[in-house]
Amino acid sequence: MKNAKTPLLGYALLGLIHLKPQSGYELRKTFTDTAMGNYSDSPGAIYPALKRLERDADVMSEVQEAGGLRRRRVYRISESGMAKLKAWLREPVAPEDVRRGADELLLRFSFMERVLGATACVEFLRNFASALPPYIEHLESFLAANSTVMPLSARLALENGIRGYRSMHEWSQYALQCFLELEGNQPQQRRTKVRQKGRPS
Amino acid sequence: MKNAKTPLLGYALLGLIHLKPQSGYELRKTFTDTAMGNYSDSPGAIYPALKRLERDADVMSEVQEAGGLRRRRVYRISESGMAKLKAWLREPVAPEDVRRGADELLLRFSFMERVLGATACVEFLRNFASALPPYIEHLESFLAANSTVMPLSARLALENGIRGYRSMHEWSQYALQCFLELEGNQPQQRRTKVRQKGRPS
DNA sequence: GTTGGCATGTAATTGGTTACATGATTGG
DNA sequence: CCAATCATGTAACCAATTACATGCCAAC
Repeated sequence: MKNAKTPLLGYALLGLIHLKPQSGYELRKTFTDTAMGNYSDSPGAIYPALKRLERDADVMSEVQEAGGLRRRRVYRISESGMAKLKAWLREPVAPEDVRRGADELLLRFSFMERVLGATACVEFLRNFASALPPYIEHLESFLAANSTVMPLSARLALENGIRGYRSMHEWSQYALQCFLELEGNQPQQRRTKVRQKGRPS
Repeated sequence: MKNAKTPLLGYALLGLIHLKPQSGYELRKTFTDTAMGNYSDSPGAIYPALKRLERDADVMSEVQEAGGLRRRRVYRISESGMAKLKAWLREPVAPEDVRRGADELLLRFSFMERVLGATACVEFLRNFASALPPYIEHLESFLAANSTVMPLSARLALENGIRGYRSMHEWSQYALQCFLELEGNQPQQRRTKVRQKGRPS
């Protein structure tokens, strides 16, 4: 029943386009320049992915004939794109996402504040923080059980993984602190602009 | 001319089979159970990958009709498989491998001791350790330059990445220590398993 | 007058995901 | 007998990699 999963790249693009309308080239540069380096960065991945998003009506594009340079096709997000983005960001923190390296979770988190607001971030961080220890313990007990029969380098590689997860756990506490302070300092302020959506006051 | 790159999964399988001849099912369980969770674990990926390895003569298989259970096809590595594994493990530590998350580097490292010996591990760790700081600094300067215009959650996600790389750097120092101690304690010993060669069956 | 950065695309190949199929054995 | 575990596989679909093609502009 795992239906129609838009691939991660699609969501990454959707999230970035949501932040501000952009061209394929800009998006590509974001991937190469920033820490999102794990994503494709190659035109053969990005342009087709944008086409798919447009085909599914999650984004719309417009060619800008702006001064001098070659025309650029600028994408902006649509209603249905927003809806998909929100649905994706609202998915629960699954243990298997943690096991798979937490890449997707971090990607989701990076877009979360703008799309869902600070309270959603806080909840996410709490779930993330509590999903980590069980997995860390699992890895540690595996290490304890097998360390004598594993080659040193394999053991160390596993230890590196454990350290990485511990670092994530510490980070999640720190991040939670940051958000709680933010909320504490601006208690009256609306954290997102989604208010006008539903209820009158 | 980046030719014929065996996909990572292929190398992961090759490395595991090198450790000991195994069946597809065992390999699959290793992926699900251990920290190598980032790799497929699905039969639709593993069995075809094994077939490819066999087609390329990097592994050979034999059906074992062992007691009671369904027959299992056990794979063992071939000469050419060993050669490919070694060549892969000997590849230099490329900065782009670091940028991509260092997954592949860690996978290589975990097999390295058995295949290339401790000295190769030491060299690898030195290269790895010195490849990290430039990238960490790059991320930090990006953060410094953009932190004011980034949403809090995006900034925190980036900080998580930086922490992860710092953790890897500390780990690499620690791992280096471990290997240097090992070499110090066994100075006469060949670190590659020379004697395993002439093993009396 | 050619290099290099901006900017968009396409085609062939290949590999992974998903879902399904099969079949033997053990235990409740 | 049914479910679970061991164990291997196949087929349809789709996305990513690689490599190539194009074209404009600025600067050296």
